[in-house]
Amino acid sequence: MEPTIDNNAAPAKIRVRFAPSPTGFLHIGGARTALFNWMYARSQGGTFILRIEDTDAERSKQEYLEEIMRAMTWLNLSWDEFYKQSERFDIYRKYADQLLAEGKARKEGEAIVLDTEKCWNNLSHKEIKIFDLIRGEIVFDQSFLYRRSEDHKSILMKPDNSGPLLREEVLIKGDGTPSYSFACVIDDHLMEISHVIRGEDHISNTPKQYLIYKALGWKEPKFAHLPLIMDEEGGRMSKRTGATAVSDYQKEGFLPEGIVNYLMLLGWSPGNNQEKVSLDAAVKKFSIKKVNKAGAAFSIEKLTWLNAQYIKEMPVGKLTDLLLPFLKEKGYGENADRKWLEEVVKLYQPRMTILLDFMDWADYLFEPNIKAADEDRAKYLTSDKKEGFRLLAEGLASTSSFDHKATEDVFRGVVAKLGIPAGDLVHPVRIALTGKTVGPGLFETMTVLGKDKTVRRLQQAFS
RNA sequence: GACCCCAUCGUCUAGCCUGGUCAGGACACGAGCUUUUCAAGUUCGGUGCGCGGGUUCAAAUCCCGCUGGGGUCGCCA
Repeated sequence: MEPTIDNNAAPAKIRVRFAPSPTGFLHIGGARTALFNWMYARSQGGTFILRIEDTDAERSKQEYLEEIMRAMTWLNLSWDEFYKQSERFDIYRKYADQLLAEGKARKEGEAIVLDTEKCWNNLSHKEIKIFDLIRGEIVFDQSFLYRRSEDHKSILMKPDNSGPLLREEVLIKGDGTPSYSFACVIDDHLMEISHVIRGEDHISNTPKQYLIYKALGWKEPKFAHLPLIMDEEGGRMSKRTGATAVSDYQKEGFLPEGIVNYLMLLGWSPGNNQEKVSLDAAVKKFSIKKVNKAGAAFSIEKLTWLNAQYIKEMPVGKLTDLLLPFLKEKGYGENADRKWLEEVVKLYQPRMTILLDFMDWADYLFEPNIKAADEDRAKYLTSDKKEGFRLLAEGLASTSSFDHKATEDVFRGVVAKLGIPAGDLVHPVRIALTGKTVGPGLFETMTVLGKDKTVRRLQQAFS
Protein backbone atom coordinates (compact mmCIF):
# COMPACT_ATOMS: atom_id res chain seq x y z
CA MET A 1 0.00 0.00 0.00
CA GLU A 2 1.13 3.48 -0.76
CA PRO A 3 1.41 5.69 2.26
CA THR A 4 -1.55 7.92 2.69
CA ILE A 5 0.50 10.82 3.95
CA ASP A 6 1.56 13.29 1.31
CA ASN A 7 5.32 13.30 1.29
CA ASN A 8 5.60 15.34 -1.82
CA ALA A 9 6.13 18.58 0.00
CA ALA A 10 9.70 19.58 -0.78
CA PRO A 11 11.89 19.18 2.27
CA ALA A 12 13.33 22.43 3.51
CA LYS A 13 16.66 23.07 1.88
CA ILE A 14 19.42 23.31 4.42
CA ARG A 15 21.88 26.03 3.52
CA VAL A 16 24.46 27.31 5.97
CA ARG A 17 27.42 29.57 5.72
CA PHE A 18 30.72 30.32 7.37
CA ALA A 19 31.39 34.04 7.03
CA PRO A 20 34.88 35.04 8.11
CA SER A 21 36.35 38.41 7.47
CA PRO A 22 39.85 38.23 6.03
CA THR A 23 41.43 40.52 8.56
CA GLY A 24 43.60 37.85 10.13
CA PHE A 25 44.49 34.18 10.03
CA LEU A 26 41.81 31.59 10.56
CA HIS A 27 41.33 31.53 14.30
CA ILE A 28 40.80 28.29 16.17
CA GLY A 29 37.36 29.58 17.20
CA GLY A 30 36.53 30.43 13.62
CA ALA A 31 37.57 26.96 12.58
CA ARG A 32 35.16 25.53 15.14
CA THR A 33 32.31 27.67 13.79
CA ALA A 34 33.17 26.55 10.28
CA LEU A 35 33.31 22.94 11.44
CA PHE A 36 29.85 23.02 13.06
CA ASN A 37 28.34 24.64 10.01
CA TRP A 38 30.04 22.10 7.84
CA MET A 39 28.93 19.16 9.98
CA TYR A 40 25.38 20.41 9.99
CA ALA A 41 25.31 20.86 6.22
CA ARG A 42 26.86 17.48 5.55
CA SER A 43 24.63 15.71 8.06
CA GLN A 44 21.51 17.18 6.43
CA GLY A 45 22.55 16.83 2.85
CA GLY A 46 22.64 20.60 2.75
CA THR A 47 24.88 23.22 1.24
CA PHE A 48 27.90 24.76 2.94
CA ILE A 49 28.77 28.23 1.78
CA LEU A 50 31.96 30.15 2.34
CA ARG A 51 31.25 33.85 2.34
CA ILE A 52 34.05 36.31 2.73
CA GLU A 53 32.99 39.39 4.64
CA ASP A 54 35.55 41.78 3.25
CA THR A 55 33.57 44.98 3.37
CA ASP A 56 36.33 46.71 5.28
CA ALA A 57 38.84 47.40 2.53
CA GLU A 58 41.34 48.80 5.00
CA ARG A 59 41.65 45.69 7.09
CA SER A 60 40.87 42.99 4.57
CA LYS A 61 43.91 41.40 2.97
CA GLN A 62 44.24 38.99 0.10
CA GLU A 63 46.87 36.98 1.99
CA TYR A 64 44.45 36.41 4.85
CA LEU A 65 41.75 35.32 2.44
CA GLU A 66 44.12 32.79 0.93
CA GLU A 67 45.24 31.69 4.34
CA ILE A 68 41.67 31.08 5.49
CA MET A 69 40.89 29.01 2.43
CA ARG A 70 44.14 27.10 2.79
CA ALA A 71 43.44 26.33 6.45
CA MET A 72 39.89 25.18 5.74
CA THR A 73 41.07 22.95 2.95
CA TRP A 74 43.75 21.53 5.20
CA LEU A 75 41.07 20.76 7.80
CA ASN A 76 39.01 19.04 5.12
CA LEU A 77 36.15 21.51 5.36
CA SER A 78 35.13 21.82 1.76
CA TRP A 79 32.63 24.41 0.63
CA ASP A 80 30.02 24.24 -2.11
CA GLU A 81 29.57 27.91 -2.92
CA PHE A 82 31.81 30.91 -2.53
CA TYR A 83 31.03 34.62 -2.32
CA LYS A 84 32.85 37.83 -1.55
CA GLN A 85 30.91 40.75 -0.19
CA SER A 86 33.27 43.23 -1.79
CA GLU A 87 31.88 42.12 -5.14
CA ARG A 88 28.30 42.76 -4.09
CA PHE A 89 28.32 46.38 -3.04
CA ASP A 90 25.78 47.40 -5.68
CA ILE A 91 23.32 44.87 -4.28
CA TYR A 92 23.50 46.30 -0.77
CA ARG A 93 23.22 49.77 -2.21
CA LYS A 94 20.05 48.83 -4.06
CA TYR A 95 18.31 47.69 -0.90
CA ALA A 96 19.50 50.71 1.02
CA ASP A 97 17.99 52.93 -1.64
CA GLN A 98 14.78 50.97 -1.43
CA LEU A 99 14.56 51.53 2.33
CA LEU A 100 15.34 55.16 1.74
CA ALA A 101 12.50 55.43 -0.75
CA GLU A 102 10.15 53.70 1.67
CA GLY A 103 11.09 56.13 4.41
CA LYS A 104 12.43 53.38 6.64
CA ALA A 105 15.93 54.75 6.37
CA ARG A 106 17.39 58.19 6.04
CA LYS A 107 20.57 59.92 5.04
CA GLU A 108 22.98 60.89 7.72
CA GLY A 109 25.68 62.78 5.86
CA GLU A 110 26.98 60.34 3.24
CA ALA A 111 25.78 57.41 5.27
CA ILE A 112 22.40 55.71 5.23
CA VAL A 113 20.92 54.71 8.56
CA LEU A 114 17.87 52.70 9.50
CA ASP A 115 15.08 54.61 11.20
CA THR A 116 14.98 52.18 14.08
CA GLU A 117 12.20 53.98 15.88
CA LYS A 118 9.91 53.67 12.91
CA CYS A 119 10.95 50.09 12.31
CA TRP A 120 10.40 49.22 15.94
CA ASN A 121 6.95 50.77 15.88
CA ASN A 122 6.11 48.81 12.74
CA LEU A 123 6.65 45.59 14.63
CA SER A 124 3.43 43.83 15.53
CA HIS A 125 4.81 42.93 18.95
CA LYS A 126 6.61 45.18 21.35
CA GLU A 127 9.43 42.76 21.77
CA ILE A 128 11.66 40.77 19.52
CA LYS A 129 11.63 37.02 19.92
CA ILE A 130 14.49 35.13 18.41
CA PHE A 131 14.26 31.39 18.23
CA ASP A 132 17.63 29.83 18.76
CA LEU A 133 18.04 26.14 17.98
CA ILE A 134 20.47 25.73 20.83
CA ARG A 135 19.06 28.09 23.43
CA GLY A 136 15.39 28.25 22.70
CA GLU A 137 13.57 31.53 22.66
CA ILE A 138 15.50 34.70 23.42
CA VAL A 139 13.44 37.81 24.03
CA PHE A 140 14.64 41.39 23.66
CA ASP A 141 12.77 44.48 24.63
CA GLN A 142 13.45 47.87 23.15
CA SER A 143 16.29 48.60 25.54
CA PHE A 144 18.84 47.00 23.27
CA LEU A 145 18.34 50.05 21.06
CA TYR A 146 18.78 52.63 23.77
CA ARG A 147 21.47 55.16 23.23
CA ARG A 148 23.86 55.51 26.16
CA SER A 149 26.34 57.99 27.44
CA GLU A 150 30.04 57.56 26.73
CA ASP A 151 30.59 55.48 29.82
CA HIS A 152 27.48 53.39 29.06
CA LYS A 153 26.14 54.21 32.49
CA SER A 154 23.11 56.30 31.67
CA ILE A 155 20.46 56.26 29.00
CA LEU A 156 20.21 59.26 26.72
CA MET A 157 16.77 60.80 26.44
CA LYS A 158 15.11 62.57 23.53
CA PRO A 159 15.38 66.38 23.57
CA ASP A 160 11.70 66.69 24.51
CA ASN A 161 12.20 64.01 27.19
CA SER A 162 9.39 61.97 25.68
CA GLY A 163 11.37 58.76 25.85
CA PRO A 164 14.77 57.17 25.41
CA LEU A 165 16.81 58.10 22.41
CA LEU A 166 17.21 55.13 20.08
CA ARG A 167 20.32 54.20 18.21
CA GLU A 168 20.16 54.28 14.44
CA GLU A 169 21.58 51.26 12.74
CA VAL A 170 24.09 52.17 10.07
CA LEU A 171 23.23 50.49 6.79
CA ILE A 172 25.66 52.12 4.43
CA LYS A 173 28.70 53.78 5.88
CA GLY A 174 29.99 57.21 4.93
CA ASP A 175 32.44 55.67 2.49
CA GLY A 176 29.63 53.90 0.62
CA THR A 177 30.39 50.43 1.93
CA PRO A 178 27.73 48.40 3.74
CA SER A 179 27.77 47.83 7.46
CA TYR A 180 28.28 44.31 8.77
CA SER A 181 24.70 43.71 9.80
CA PHE A 182 23.19 45.08 6.63
CA ALA A 183 25.37 43.06 4.28
CA CYS A 184 24.89 40.03 6.48
CA VAL A 185 21.09 40.21 6.42
CA ILE A 186 20.90 40.79 2.70
CA ASP A 187 23.29 38.00 1.89
CA ASP A 188 21.70 35.53 4.25
CA HIS A 189 18.37 36.23 2.60
CA LEU A 190 19.56 36.26 -0.99
CA MET A 191 21.71 33.19 -0.50
CA GLU A 192 18.69 31.48 1.08
CA ILE A 193 20.55 30.64 4.25
CA SER A 194 18.26 28.41 6.30
CA HIS A 195 20.32 28.37 9.48
CA VAL A 196 22.68 31.00 10.74
CA ILE A 197 25.17 29.12 12.90
CA ARG A 198 27.64 31.50 14.47
CA GLY A 199 29.36 32.39 17.72
CA GLU A 200 27.49 33.44 20.82
CA ASP A 201 29.08 36.88 20.55
CA HIS A 202 26.55 37.51 17.80
CA ILE A 203 23.47 37.03 19.94
CA SER A 204 23.17 40.73 20.59
CA ASN A 205 23.50 41.49 16.89
CA THR A 206 20.51 39.33 16.19
CA PRO A 207 17.71 41.72 17.25
CA LYS A 208 19.33 44.52 15.23
CA GLN A 209 19.41 42.28 12.23
CA TYR A 210 15.85 41.19 12.89
CA LEU A 211 14.80 44.81 12.54
CA ILE A 212 16.48 44.93 9.14
CA TYR A 213 14.83 41.70 8.04
CA LYS A 214 11.45 43.12 8.93
CA ALA A 215 12.18 46.49 7.33
CA LEU A 216 12.90 44.64 4.14
CA GLY A 217 9.81 42.51 4.57
CA TRP A 218 11.79 39.31 4.85
CA LYS A 219 11.51 36.27 7.07
CA GLU A 220 14.53 35.73 9.24
CA PRO A 221 16.40 32.42 9.10
CA LYS A 222 16.76 30.08 12.02
CA PHE A 223 19.58 30.83 14.38
CA ALA A 224 21.98 28.72 16.38
CA HIS A 225 24.50 30.50 18.54
CA LEU A 226 27.47 28.38 19.45
CA PRO A 227 29.09 28.72 22.87
CA LEU A 228 32.41 30.49 22.80
CA ILE A 229 35.79 28.85 23.20
CA MET A 230 37.64 30.17 26.21
CA ASP A 231 41.32 30.00 26.99
CA GLU A 232 42.74 27.53 29.48
CA GLU A 233 41.82 29.75 32.39
CA GLY A 234 38.27 30.28 31.21
CA GLY A 235 38.94 33.80 30.02
CA ARG A 236 38.72 35.15 26.54
CA MET A 237 40.80 33.33 23.96
CA SER A 238 43.62 35.53 22.84
CA LYS A 239 47.02 35.31 21.22
CA ARG A 240 48.57 36.10 24.55
CA THR A 241 47.46 32.82 26.06
CA GLY A 242 48.60 30.54 23.28
CA ALA A 243 48.43 29.78 19.62
CA THR A 244 45.15 30.92 18.11
CA ALA A 245 45.74 30.53 14.38
CA VAL A 246 45.05 27.18 12.79
CA SER A 247 48.28 27.60 10.84
CA ASP A 248 50.24 27.81 14.10
CA TYR A 249 49.03 24.37 15.00
CA GLN A 250 49.87 23.12 11.57
CA LYS A 251 53.40 24.44 11.94
CA GLU A 252 53.82 22.62 15.21
CA GLY A 253 52.80 19.39 13.59
CA PHE A 254 49.25 18.93 14.74
CA LEU A 255 47.24 16.84 12.31
CA PRO A 256 44.00 18.12 10.80
CA GLU A 257 42.25 14.99 12.06
CA GLY A 258 43.35 15.75 15.59
CA ILE A 259 42.35 19.39 15.49
CA VAL A 260 38.97 18.72 13.93
CA ASN A 261 38.28 15.92 16.38
CA TYR A 262 39.18 18.10 19.33
CA LEU A 263 37.19 21.06 18.08
CA MET A 264 34.03 19.07 17.54
CA LEU A 265 34.18 17.89 21.15
CA LEU A 266 34.13 21.48 22.35
CA GLY A 267 30.42 21.94 22.91
CA TRP A 268 29.26 18.70 21.40
CA SER A 269 29.54 15.01 22.12
CA PRO A 270 28.66 11.95 20.06
CA GLY A 271 27.01 10.69 23.25
CA ASN A 272 28.53 7.24 23.36
CA ASN A 273 31.58 7.94 25.48
CA GLN A 274 33.78 8.06 22.42
CA GLU A 275 36.54 10.59 22.27
CA LYS A 276 38.11 9.67 19.02
CA VAL A 277 35.60 10.59 16.34
CA SER A 278 36.27 10.92 12.66
CA LEU A 279 34.65 13.61 10.57
CA ASP A 280 32.55 10.95 8.84
CA ALA A 281 31.33 9.49 12.11
CA ALA A 282 30.59 12.95 13.46
CA VAL A 283 28.52 13.81 10.40
CA LYS A 284 26.44 10.69 10.93
CA LYS A 285 25.74 11.56 14.55
CA PHE A 286 25.65 15.32 14.49
CA SER A 287 22.61 17.08 15.82
CA ILE A 288 22.45 20.78 16.41
CA LYS A 289 20.10 20.34 19.34
CA LYS A 290 22.78 18.40 21.16
CA VAL A 291 25.17 21.33 21.08
CA ASN A 292 26.01 22.66 24.53
CA LYS A 293 25.09 26.10 25.77
CA ALA A 294 28.05 26.76 28.03
CA GLY A 295 31.39 28.06 26.87
CA ALA A 296 34.24 25.57 26.74
CA ALA A 297 37.82 26.06 27.84
CA PHE A 298 40.41 25.11 25.28
CA SER A 299 42.78 22.45 26.56
CA ILE A 300 46.01 22.10 24.65
CA GLU A 301 46.70 18.93 26.62
CA LYS A 302 43.65 17.11 25.40
CA LEU A 303 44.23 18.33 21.86
CA THR A 304 47.77 17.00 22.10
CA TRP A 305 46.59 13.65 23.43
CA LEU A 306 44.04 13.30 20.65
CA ASN A 307 46.65 14.28 18.11
CA ALA A 308 48.96 11.57 19.48
CA GLN A 309 46.21 9.01 18.97
CA TYR A 310 46.07 9.85 15.29
CA ILE A 311 49.85 9.72 14.99
CA LYS A 312 49.98 6.30 16.63
CA GLU A 313 47.47 4.70 14.30
CA MET A 314 48.94 6.19 11.16
CA PRO A 315 50.78 3.95 8.69
CA VAL A 316 54.51 4.60 8.98
CA GLY A 317 54.75 5.52 5.32
CA LYS A 318 52.21 8.26 5.66
CA LEU A 319 53.72 9.56 8.84
CA THR A 320 57.08 9.68 7.14
CA ASP A 321 55.57 11.65 4.29
CA LEU A 322 54.18 14.17 6.75
CA LEU A 323 57.55 14.48 8.42
CA LEU A 324 59.40 15.14 5.18
CA PRO A 325 58.61 18.87 4.98
CA PHE A 326 59.69 19.34 8.58
CA LEU A 327 62.96 17.51 7.91
CA LYS A 328 63.55 19.47 4.76
CA GLU A 329 63.09 22.74 6.55
CA LYS A 330 65.94 21.81 8.87
CA GLY A 331 68.03 20.52 6.03
CA TYR A 332 67.82 17.00 7.42
CA GLY A 333 67.64 13.79 5.53
CA GLU A 334 68.05 15.32 2.07
CA ASN A 335 69.43 12.07 0.74
CA ALA A 336 68.31 9.82 3.52
CA ASP A 337 67.42 6.31 2.59
CA ARG A 338 63.64 5.97 2.69
CA LYS A 339 63.70 2.53 4.25
CA TRP A 340 66.05 3.70 6.97
CA LEU A 341 63.96 6.81 7.56
CA GLU A 342 60.85 4.71 8.07
CA GLU A 343 62.72 2.59 10.60
CA VAL A 344 63.57 5.73 12.50
CA VAL A 345 60.02 7.03 12.30
CA LYS A 346 58.71 3.72 13.54
CA LEU A 347 61.00 4.04 16.55
CA TYR A 348 59.61 7.40 17.55
CA GLN A 349 56.01 7.02 16.45
CA PRO A 350 54.69 5.60 19.74
CA ARG A 351 56.06 8.52 21.71
CA MET A 352 55.25 11.37 19.36
CA THR A 353 52.39 13.71 20.19
CA ILE A 354 53.06 16.28 17.49
CA LEU A 355 55.23 16.05 14.42
CA LEU A 356 57.70 18.55 15.82
CA ASP A 357 58.54 16.07 18.59
CA PHE A 358 60.36 14.01 16.01
CA MET A 359 62.57 16.95 15.13
CA ASP A 360 63.53 17.45 18.72
CA TRP A 361 64.24 13.83 19.38
CA ALA A 362 65.84 12.55 16.20
CA ASP A 363 68.19 15.42 15.42
CA TYR A 364 71.22 13.37 16.51
CA LEU A 365 70.67 11.09 13.55
CA PHE A 366 71.10 13.91 11.10
CA GLU A 367 73.60 16.21 12.75
CA PRO A 368 77.21 15.17 12.13
CA ASN A 369 78.18 16.05 15.69
CA ILE A 370 76.14 16.15 18.83
CA LYS A 371 76.92 17.60 22.17
CA ALA A 372 75.04 16.88 25.35
CA ALA A 373 74.34 19.56 27.89
CA ASP A 374 77.31 20.15 30.19
CA GLU A 375 75.39 19.13 33.27
CA ASP A 376 74.39 15.83 31.66
CA ARG A 377 77.98 15.21 30.58
CA ALA A 378 79.22 15.92 34.06
CA LYS A 379 76.68 13.60 35.56
CA TYR A 380 76.94 10.65 33.20
CA LEU A 381 80.25 10.81 31.36
CA THR A 382 82.42 10.26 34.39
CA SER A 383 85.94 8.94 33.95
CA ASP A 384 85.07 5.57 35.43
CA LYS A 385 83.02 4.93 32.31
CA LYS A 386 85.98 5.26 29.96
CA GLU A 387 86.95 1.62 30.09
CA GLY A 388 83.41 0.52 29.33
CA PHE A 389 83.22 2.89 26.39
CA ARG A 390 86.54 1.65 25.06
CA LEU A 391 85.51 -1.99 25.26
CA LEU A 392 82.14 -1.25 23.76
CA ALA A 393 83.57 0.71 20.85
CA GLU A 394 86.05 -2.05 20.23
CA GLY A 395 83.46 -4.78 20.38
CA LEU A 396 80.94 -2.98 18.20
CA ALA A 397 83.57 -2.09 15.62
CA SER A 398 84.33 -5.73 15.11
CA THR A 399 80.79 -7.03 14.80
CA SER A 400 79.91 -8.21 11.36
CA SER A 401 76.21 -7.44 11.66
CA PHE A 402 74.98 -4.36 13.43
CA ASP A 403 71.44 -5.16 14.44
CA HIS A 404 69.59 -5.14 17.72
CA LYS A 405 70.82 -8.57 18.76
CA ALA A 406 74.45 -8.04 17.82
CA THR A 407 74.71 -4.71 19.61
CA GLU A 408 73.00 -6.09 22.66
CA ASP A 409 75.30 -9.12 22.76
CA VAL A 410 78.37 -6.91 22.66
CA PHE A 411 76.92 -4.62 25.30
CA ARG A 412 75.98 -7.43 27.65
CA GLY A 413 79.46 -8.87 27.20
CA VAL A 414 81.06 -5.61 28.24
CA VAL A 415 79.00 -5.07 31.38
CA ALA A 416 79.51 -8.71 32.36
CA LYS A 417 83.22 -8.38 31.98
CA LEU A 418 83.27 -5.21 34.05
CA GLY A 419 80.84 -6.66 36.56
CA ILE A 420 78.56 -3.62 36.54
CA PRO A 421 74.77 -3.33 36.15
CA ALA A 422 73.66 -2.64 32.58
CA GLY A 423 72.05 0.59 33.59
CA ASP A 424 75.40 2.00 34.67
CA LEU A 425 76.56 1.99 31.11
CA VAL A 426 73.27 2.39 29.25
CA HIS A 427 72.63 5.97 30.24
CA PRO A 428 76.13 7.31 29.64
CA VAL A 429 76.15 5.64 26.24
CA ARG A 430 72.79 7.12 25.33
CA ILE A 431 74.09 10.54 26.23
CA ALA A 432 77.17 10.02 24.14
CA LEU A 433 75.23 8.79 21.14
CA THR A 434 72.18 11.02 21.18
CA GLY A 435 73.01 13.91 23.46
CA LYS A 436 69.86 13.11 25.38
CA THR A 437 69.04 11.42 28.64
CA VAL A 438 65.86 9.89 27.32
CA GLY A 439 64.90 8.06 24.15
CA PRO A 440 63.97 4.68 22.71
CA GLY A 441 65.78 1.52 23.64
CA LEU A 442 69.54 1.85 23.38
CA PHE A 443 70.03 -1.02 20.94
CA GLU A 444 67.42 0.22 18.54
CA THR A 445 69.05 3.59 18.79
CA MET A 446 72.43 2.17 17.91
CA THR A 447 70.97 0.25 15.03
CA VAL A 448 69.46 3.27 13.36
CA LEU A 449 72.48 5.44 14.14
CA GLY A 450 74.66 2.95 12.36
CA LYS A 451 77.96 1.33 13.17
CA ASP A 452 80.28 4.10 12.06
CA LYS A 453 78.63 6.92 13.95
CA THR A 454 78.02 4.79 17.00
CA VAL A 455 81.65 3.72 17.28
CA ARG A 456 82.95 7.20 16.52
CA ARG A 457 80.75 8.87 19.12
CA LEU A 458 81.79 6.32 21.71
CA GLN A 459 85.44 6.96 20.94
CA GLN A 460 85.06 10.71 21.07
CA ALA A 461 82.74 10.81 24.07
CA PHE A 462 85.32 12.04 26.52
CA SER A 463 87.21 14.40 24.30
C1' G B 1 26.21 50.32 34.24
C1' A B 2 22.18 48.24 30.84
C1' C B 3 20.70 44.17 27.96
C1' C B 4 21.55 39.07 26.70
C1' C B 5 23.67 34.11 27.43
C1' C B 6 25.47 30.39 30.71
C1' A B 7 26.47 27.11 35.33
C1' U B 8 27.90 18.48 36.45
C1' C B 9 35.24 16.38 38.68
C1' G B 10 41.03 21.21 37.68
C1' U B 11 39.39 20.73 32.09
C1' C B 12 36.04 18.61 27.95
C1' U B 13 31.61 16.11 28.62
C1' A B 14 27.15 11.90 29.38
C1' G B 15 22.86 12.28 32.27
C1' C B 16 18.44 17.28 32.33
C1' C B 17 13.50 17.77 27.79
C1' U B 18 10.07 12.61 29.57
C1' G B 19 12.42 13.59 38.35
C1' G B 20 13.62 7.43 41.12
C1' U B 21 19.66 3.52 37.74
C1' C B 22 26.52 3.65 43.61
C1' A B 23 26.36 10.82 38.76
C1' G B 24 29.19 7.41 33.40
C1' G B 25 33.44 8.45 29.95
C1' A B 26 37.93 11.24 28.47
C1' C B 27 42.24 14.69 29.38
C1' A B 28 45.23 15.92 33.38
C1' C B 29 46.85 14.01 38.25
C1' G B 30 48.58 9.85 41.80
C1' A B 31 50.03 4.64 42.44
C1' G B 32 51.24 -0.41 40.61
C1' C B 33 52.86 -3.48 36.52
C1' U B 34 56.34 -3.34 32.37
C1' U B 35 61.38 -1.53 31.81
C1' U B 36 68.35 0.22 30.28
C1' U B 37 65.92 5.94 30.62
C1' C B 38 61.67 8.83 28.99
C1' A B 39 57.40 7.94 26.70
C1' A B 40 53.85 4.29 25.08
C1' G B 41 50.85 0.29 26.94
C1' U B 42 48.12 -1.78 30.99
C1' U B 43 45.68 -2.05 36.02
C1' C B 44 43.88 0.64 40.02
C1' G B 45 42.67 5.34 42.49
C1' G B 46 40.97 10.33 44.18
C1' U B 47 38.30 14.37 42.55
C1' G B 48 32.07 17.04 40.74
C1' C B 49 26.02 18.31 40.38
C1' G B 50 28.06 26.87 42.70
C1' C B 51 24.64 28.56 46.94
C1' G B 52 19.72 29.16 49.03
C1' G B 53 14.69 28.41 48.77
C1' G B 54 10.55 25.92 46.88
C1' U B 55 7.40 21.66 44.15
C1' U B 56 7.53 16.24 45.19
C1' C B 57 7.27 10.20 48.65
C1' A B 58 11.74 11.34 45.65
C1' A B 59 15.56 16.87 42.46
C1' A B 60 21.93 17.01 38.93
C1' U B 61 17.08 16.75 36.45
C1' C B 62 11.15 21.14 37.30
C1' C B 63 10.32 26.55 39.40
C1' C B 64 12.24 31.10 41.86
C1' G B 65 16.14 33.96 43.92
C1' C B 66 21.32 34.74 44.74
C1' U B 67 26.23 34.28 43.45
C1' G B 68 29.71 33.51 39.83
C1' G B 69 31.46 33.45 34.71
C1' G B 70 30.88 35.02 29.63
C1' G B 71 29.07 38.18 25.61
C1' U B 72 27.36 42.88 23.53
C1' C B 73 26.73 47.99 23.83
C1' G B 74 31.69 51.06 16.64
C1' C B 75 30.17 54.41 10.01
C1' C B 76 35.08 46.57 13.06
C1' A B 77 33.21 42.17 11.61
